[in-house]
Amino acid sequence: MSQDVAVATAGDAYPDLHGASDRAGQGDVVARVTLQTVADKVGVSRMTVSNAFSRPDQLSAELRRKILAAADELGYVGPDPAARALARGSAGTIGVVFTESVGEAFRDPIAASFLGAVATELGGTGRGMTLLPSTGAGGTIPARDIAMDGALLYACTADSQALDWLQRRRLPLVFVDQAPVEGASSVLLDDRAGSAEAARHLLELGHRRVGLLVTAWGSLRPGDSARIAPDAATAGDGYVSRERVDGWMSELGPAGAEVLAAEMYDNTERYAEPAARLLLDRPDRPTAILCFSDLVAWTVLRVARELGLDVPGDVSVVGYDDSPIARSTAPELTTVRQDLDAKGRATATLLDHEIARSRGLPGAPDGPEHVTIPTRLVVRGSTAPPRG
Amino acid sequence: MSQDVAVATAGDAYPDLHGASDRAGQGDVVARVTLQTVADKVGVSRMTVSNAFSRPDQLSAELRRKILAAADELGYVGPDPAARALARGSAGTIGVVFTESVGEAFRDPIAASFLGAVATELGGTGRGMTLLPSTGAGGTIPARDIAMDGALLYACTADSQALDWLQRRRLPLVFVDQAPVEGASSVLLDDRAGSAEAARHLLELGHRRVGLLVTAWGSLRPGDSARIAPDAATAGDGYVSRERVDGWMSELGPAGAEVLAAEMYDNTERYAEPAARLLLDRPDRPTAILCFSDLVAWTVLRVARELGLDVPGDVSVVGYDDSPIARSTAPELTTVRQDLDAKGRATATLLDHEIARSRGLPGAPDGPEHVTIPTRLVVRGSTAPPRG
DNA sequence: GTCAAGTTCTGTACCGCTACAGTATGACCG
DNA sequence: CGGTCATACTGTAGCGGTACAGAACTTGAC
Repeated sequence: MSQDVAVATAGDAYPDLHGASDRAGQGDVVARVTLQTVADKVGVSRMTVSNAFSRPDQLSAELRRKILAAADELGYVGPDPAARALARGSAGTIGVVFTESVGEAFRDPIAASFLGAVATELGGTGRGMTLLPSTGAGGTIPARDIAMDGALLYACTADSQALDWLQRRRLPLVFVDQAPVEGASSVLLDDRAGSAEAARHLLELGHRRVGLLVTAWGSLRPGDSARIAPDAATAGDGYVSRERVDGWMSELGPAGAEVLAAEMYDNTERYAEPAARLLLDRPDRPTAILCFSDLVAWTVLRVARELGLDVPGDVSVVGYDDSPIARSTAPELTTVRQDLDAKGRATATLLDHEIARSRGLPGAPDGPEHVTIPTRLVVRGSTAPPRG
Repeated sequence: MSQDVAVATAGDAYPDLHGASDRAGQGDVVARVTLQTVADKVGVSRMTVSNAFSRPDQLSAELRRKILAAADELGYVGPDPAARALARGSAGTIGVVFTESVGEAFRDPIAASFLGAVATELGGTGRGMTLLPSTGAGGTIPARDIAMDGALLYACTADSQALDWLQRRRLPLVFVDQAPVEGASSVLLDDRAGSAEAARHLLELGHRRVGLLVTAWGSLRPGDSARIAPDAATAGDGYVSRERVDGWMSELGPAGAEVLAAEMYDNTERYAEPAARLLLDRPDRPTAILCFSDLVAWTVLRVARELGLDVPGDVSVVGYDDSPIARSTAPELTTVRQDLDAKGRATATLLDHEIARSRGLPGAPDGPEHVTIPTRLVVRGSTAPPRG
């Protein structure tokens, strides 16, 4: 690493209050303060101290004040979360699993925003959100080894090892943007409707030769170059891709449009660029392109400019998601909007329900729930009737 | 919420293997399978079963196979993470705290990418990353109530309540992009150097009237409108803002440049736009503007276009971070690059060290470490000599 | 004055696992 | 054949809490 490293003050982070350095080495641990320590000091039972922290209504205000004061004096912070998690059977966090490396998810603004929305919503119940790396080193498998109250699976492939463990643990699960699994709740975008609307929009403008640009995680590998799908109707791989292609084709097919689909590994610029070129740099170039995401559409815009093509004059482009970049391009993108906040809210709510259900709490729904988030086509400047 | 909700199959997610429904209600819990259950079935001690899972070298391969088979048959998934966390004194996750709501952090591509980098790196050690909502409902305070092995604080204000709890818990801490705290490790960007380089670049191009556009979380409140700082040299609030302003001024000041600074609440478009207007829409408009982030610079570009100003002809613009949007604008942004992967790597490493240190592990550094991530000016199309 | 119904505090029994210090057994050795 | 050493397994004692069922003492009603 090209970093300047400087080791500073070697002192302890906290003053050693009692100078209790029993051993010569560093990292001394001051004898742990527990409920019992506090109880002994005040002269009450351990249970009473526990109540002072966790159930204030179970003791007199006065005694509670005394206990809290003693605790403070001893440097007792509060019940140990790990011990409490064991005793109460609740960890206070929700796990999150992605197919791709967790790192990638943050690069996709849509995935990131969604996560943010979920985290915010989860915060309302005081729960944290634990991102589970798919690959744990040293034999540890986070999905198996980390304590949590439930988990949400986002755009995972069905064969995910993590999913397998979570299911075995019988954790309350919610699936987002992926094929729902029997017995678990799910939150899905109305991809088909959104795609259909987008395709209809192009047809209404008069387009009859349309290109599709989709991801195919399942069948392509990282490093694989883009390719034209043998049959547009079956192009794409992964739940969302398939749904979107189906939605597009539900309109394009019956209308007898000529459809050409390019597949790429994922929707990052790196893979999208050659795929875009595959569609744009050919004699029978489509007059319009439907993209898997705004990120892809943005790349198409760039490639088009490089090839000297005018958007929307020579080619119309439709994105997906209505992410911030949709309005940062010139022309601004026609795209399918999804409400990420609603999606996050729904996810958190269903997770809550699943947890309540798994604990047999009253008022919990007695079966899995399925929420569909509506989509809406937003028409901006990147689409127009085909030239001529 | 405008969502279609449909409750589907009300059956159980998992078949009730033993039909052990002791109560009439739903959510029955099949008697828990623990190490003891497995031990009884195989006829060995509980400890041996524990070893079969956690320390394979402690028993014969044969017995281990038998135990694992029995466990599988009983549906035992593996040691309960919560119990293990208590017994081992390690939770397997790292907490993450943001000043702003967790949700916001994901909207900032830089923050998101950084988090992603950390998560990836953490994954290498099999640890998860738990996002701690600052405000817990129902009296729970995540920073106090969630089990974790350490935490990283990212761009927090020093008075953060969460920080306070984490410190009291004496958790291993690493501070990122914020004022380092006595005794804890930190990862910082070399903001001063980057800013200075950017300012120098403008001076070399011949600019003598420069605008600054910075955030001021501390002194401004959400909703507050942007303002011109009384004194450019003291503009901005928050560690990073201050560092960047200092860096810029370290060059602009001595050069005798005329500096005008606008302050805004945060660097989202909403707050950046009026701030940009404050600088651009005035008679003595600066010939160049140094921005707190690429997001802000991007907004400046937009406002400039709206005002009919040419970039870089009428005004030069410099961003910060070299986020993806820096190359999506026209012209592409001159900006200060930071290596987010290196930052994430460094953070994970220091966290590791802090944890090792707090446990008195051999080989752990005996004091806090401080890493500075280098910055580098990347010159693109948004800067040029002033007109005339 | 008695009894039911609070309060307030305590005791016991776990929650499920791991660390560590044994014990037993057999191999190897001189 | 006794002694040393591995190897394989077990027992005990926690880790630091919480749930729940009392116990002791008030209080208030009739």
